[in-house]
Amino acid sequence: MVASLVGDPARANMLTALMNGRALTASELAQEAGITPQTASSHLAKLEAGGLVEPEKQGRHRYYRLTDDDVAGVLEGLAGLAARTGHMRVRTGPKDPALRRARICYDHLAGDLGVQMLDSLRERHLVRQRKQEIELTAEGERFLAKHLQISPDMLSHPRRPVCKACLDWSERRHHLAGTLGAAMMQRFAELKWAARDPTPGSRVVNFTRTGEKQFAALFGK
Amino acid sequence: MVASLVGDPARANMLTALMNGRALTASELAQEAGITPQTASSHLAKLEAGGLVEPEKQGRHRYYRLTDDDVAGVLEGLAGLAARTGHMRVRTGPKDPALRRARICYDHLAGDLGVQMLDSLRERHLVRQRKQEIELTAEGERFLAKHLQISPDMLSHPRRPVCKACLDWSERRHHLAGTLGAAMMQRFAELKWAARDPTPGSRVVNFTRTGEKQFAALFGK
DNA sequence: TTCATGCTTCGATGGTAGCCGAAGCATTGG
DNA sequence: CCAATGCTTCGGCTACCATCGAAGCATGAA
Repeated sequence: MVASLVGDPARANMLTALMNGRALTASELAQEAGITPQTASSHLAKLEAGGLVEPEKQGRHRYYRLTDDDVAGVLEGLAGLAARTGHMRVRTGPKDPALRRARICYDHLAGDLGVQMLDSLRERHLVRQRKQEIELTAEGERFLAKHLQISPDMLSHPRRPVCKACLDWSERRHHLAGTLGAAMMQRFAELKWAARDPTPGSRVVNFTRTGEKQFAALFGK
Repeated sequence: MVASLVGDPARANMLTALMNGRALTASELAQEAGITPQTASSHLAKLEAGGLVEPEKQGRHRYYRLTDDDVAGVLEGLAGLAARTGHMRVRTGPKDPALRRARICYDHLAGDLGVQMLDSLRERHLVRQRKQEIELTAEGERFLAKHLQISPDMLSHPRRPVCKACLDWSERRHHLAGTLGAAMMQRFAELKWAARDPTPGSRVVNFTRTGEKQFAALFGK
């Protein structure tokens, strides 16, 4: 039955991550759901059998996307019912406040600060976002070069987009992914504004005091 | 989470039994689901907590009904997905012939007549459908103004689309949703072509004799 | 009051399914 | 070739939850 597929928290998180219409790899989905790749593989097989997602092989990756808009529509309907009764999903994002504030999503910044950063970029017309597509403006290129020493040619990649909207796990809004998102996160680390938590496997990103200030100066509200 | 509530087979059977809009007692639902009253009681408590059903005490009986048409609509959507992949439960769609012919889905017309209507609109180029997206043509606007006194400005809504394809529970094909679908259903009622069945909670839509004729004249094959 | 009916609560049980470690394929890159 | 990466399969463990028997309330009838 379809409903039981959506009913499991891990699968629900995967489906939510796919709600922006983009395809994600199995391991990305595993990370989103907070489970190991083995478990994710099992879940994805079930979702595929149930017709909720469709796989697409590409090299050694397996991209998954929602089958079509009907699936997305039903998921929205369910979310609507859940919101109405206050019975939001069981596992809505991480509990840990540090994780909610700033964490690594694949290789870029996520959490409250990640969402805030994209908000700021958009508001100041450094990027242009239409639906899920994000484009760097000329102004944006100048901004990156000036403040973060990031040039456009560092960002080109055969298969990966420069900008990409990534649905934030805890905030349920977009943050910036793509090669630009990764480059910015890397730059933050190089500038010693922030660093991944040394705990093995932790996704928390700790900002230094000066890093916090600089970040706020560039992307603050 | 709502989906996990619907996911359990016993609860799904109960909800299916309630899909015709009538209220059933706890023991009737237990029998429908093939479980003992104790188990049913536990399930019904959960469904009530999840906002899917509402109880009504009457003597020593406890009648349960679906909370509202939104719930029914989401269940239809799930059933539609399930039907599509062949992962159907017991029977496809409602048993009641009246319900199969014409019923309310959220706020628009569903069932045989609903599907027939969208078929007709598409065939006569009054709407243009590409995948799940439906668009009203200029011809279509003239048609609506002339025959149903519906003007485009009545249909605009900040967040809801004018036209939308909704997967039909019993027919497994699309019918027309969106503000236009709602407006048309409302107009049918105002013109006394059709009315929702007076039985409390029933989702059946009864067409009058003249309504049937007029509908057939506009949307007949 | 006493009994019968309808439903709920409690406690114990069992089956199912999610989960991860380890190992096995497949693809890419050197 | 070999090594690394991404994903899957297998096996065993564990936790959850649906299920039912028994007992407890409530309502209505005699």
